[in-house]
Amino acid sequence: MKDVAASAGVSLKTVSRVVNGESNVNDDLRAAVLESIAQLGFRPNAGARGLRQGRSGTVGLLLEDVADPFYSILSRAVEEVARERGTMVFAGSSAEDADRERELALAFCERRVDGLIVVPAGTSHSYLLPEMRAGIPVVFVDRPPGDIEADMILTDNRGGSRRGVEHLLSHGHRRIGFIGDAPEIYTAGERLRGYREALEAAGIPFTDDLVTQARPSSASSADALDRLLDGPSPATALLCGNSRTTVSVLRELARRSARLALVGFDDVELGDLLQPGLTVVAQDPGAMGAAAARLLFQRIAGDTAGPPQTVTIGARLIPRGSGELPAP
Amino acid sequence: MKDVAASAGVSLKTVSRVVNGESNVNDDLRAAVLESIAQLGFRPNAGARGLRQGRSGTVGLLLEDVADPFYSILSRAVEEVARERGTMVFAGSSAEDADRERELALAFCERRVDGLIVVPAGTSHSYLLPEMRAGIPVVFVDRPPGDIEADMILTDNRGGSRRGVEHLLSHGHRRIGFIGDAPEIYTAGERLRGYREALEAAGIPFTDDLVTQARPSSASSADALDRLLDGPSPATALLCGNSRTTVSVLRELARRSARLALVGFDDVELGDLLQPGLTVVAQDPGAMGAAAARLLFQRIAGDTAGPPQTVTIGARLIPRGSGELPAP
DNA sequence: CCGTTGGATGACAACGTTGTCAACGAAGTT
DNA sequence: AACTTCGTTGACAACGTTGTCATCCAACGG
Repeated sequence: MKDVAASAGVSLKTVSRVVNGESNVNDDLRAAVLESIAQLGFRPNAGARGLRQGRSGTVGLLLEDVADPFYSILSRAVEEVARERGTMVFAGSSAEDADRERELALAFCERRVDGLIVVPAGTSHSYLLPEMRAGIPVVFVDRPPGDIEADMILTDNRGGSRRGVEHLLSHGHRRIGFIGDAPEIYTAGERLRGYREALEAAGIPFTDDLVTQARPSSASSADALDRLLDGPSPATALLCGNSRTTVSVLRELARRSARLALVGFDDVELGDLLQPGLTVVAQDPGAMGAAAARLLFQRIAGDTAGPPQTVTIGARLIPRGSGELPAP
Repeated sequence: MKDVAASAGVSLKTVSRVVNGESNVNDDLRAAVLESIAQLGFRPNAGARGLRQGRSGTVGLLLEDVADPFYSILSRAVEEVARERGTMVFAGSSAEDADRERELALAFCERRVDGLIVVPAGTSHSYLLPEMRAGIPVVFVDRPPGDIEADMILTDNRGGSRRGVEHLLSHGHRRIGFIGDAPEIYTAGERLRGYREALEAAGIPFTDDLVTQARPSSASSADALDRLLDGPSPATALLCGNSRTTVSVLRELARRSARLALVGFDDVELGDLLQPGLTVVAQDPGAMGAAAARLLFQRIAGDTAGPPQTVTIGARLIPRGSGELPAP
């Protein structure tokens, strides 16, 4: 910028004014400055500007895994909203590891992001309190934060799960299994609750025999199916609590050439091309990301008066075949 | 930091030394400084440090679409390599729009990224020359840049495509169709070339009748299938030039309940669960991202002497059923 | 006992911007 | 003619760090 000023024969401040599009600059000078800028290939240093203005034009997005379709769609939605605000997005993957989440979040804070969107991995988030008090708004997505109060965007996990079970019930099933993620994961708990509520509302007693809670893996899915299918009165239908489980269950079912009515929580690419098509309770990661980003920018813009907000986004049942298999 | 210095009764510089883990600090003072840091919740300002040191600890990653599985896996690999170097990643989606690519790339440069990884959308990249001369290394991935010389990481598109066609040939097919992306897209051209080479190597004349080049859409896939299947001597096998085309072709085939041997370029989630399983020529986006990031960091570290490098990454044929259907 | 060495510490400038304020000249008012 | 107003311009400090260099004191050798 110094060079531009020298080359155009004006002061630093005048160049700054031109760069920032301020109006009170003589047209001739402005032209000269623009000319010099073009000639020298000058590009303003956003870091220095941020230092001066206290805004970095940057937000942090902390996901479980950037490569997971659910989160990558969410990420794209955040990016889109940020773009409208001239803001760039740092994305990072916590890999479901609390330490790594913390590390990344604090690294984002060192970069002085204007705000933070976090999919919690750990169960404690009080480490963010100093940063939040220091003026960095934080919006949590998908799961509530551990031990603090803050804005959050959640899926209606319980309702979605209930709808999935009701769908299976309406096709005559009475023995409906549930394979969900580990119980310490918030969404897993909510979905199990929805499953239970739907059964109880239908007057069907809840029984542990039909429920598995474990981190998704082919081994755990195989075990779970063993428990569900091998017995005097096997399950005729199954609600899978997340897409990874759904996929490994599908693989396992194909291996055994077993068939049972199946509803998966979370949509899966190509679900419509399977035989039968995969019926799912679909979350809307795009809507979640957009909602989170919008709320975040609202907070960044200074709307920090109100109490923490919780936005709940519905989950939609998409029938494609697997969930409509009738009970034997 | 000023506050920390005051609270610990030392100079700014000493705090800086402690923060940076320099060794020549008295142990008592160091303890006092660390104590003050913890008490005040001090976090160094990476922007200011970057301003001083000329390094931002940041790289830009410019993709076609963050939400596309291919790119999101690539993105995750870049993130992983960057993490090892204490570097954060800005990710952005060009949406296959040259202007937007340019806009994002220059926005990254204003943020003074230490380097840039770009999946080209446009066909001209000379706009990056000033930035590259100014010391920002750029690595291109997936496609070569338009009108400049630079490092790049490419898939062996031609070889992969040839392998796909050879596979179909080995199952007795002689009339093999090709549906690829628009010809102006580099990878589409290379894959078509591989298709052609394989045919010619097998002594089968290449004919335009069996080839479609168009942006993937359900309409274009339907048209293409019309051309391939409705005629005196229909195609018995098909190579799809990219995953979006593969998917829409699969949908269209399911709609018509038509069947033909199919190999898709690019892997597709759940390809193994389809009936029959989807045979693909799989790229390795993770390897591409890792290679790009490693090369970039090598350049950032100052290894800028050599000429631009091109790294080519192989594409692997994964037989799963659809490509092994025999010719009638 | 003095000069030298070496390690710890701090003062200061600089990185590239922008906010603040003062200076300036032209135009308008009394 | 003197005074005010207004818009344009620039000097300077400040944002939060760190590199450079000077200073200081202790230990050491002659």
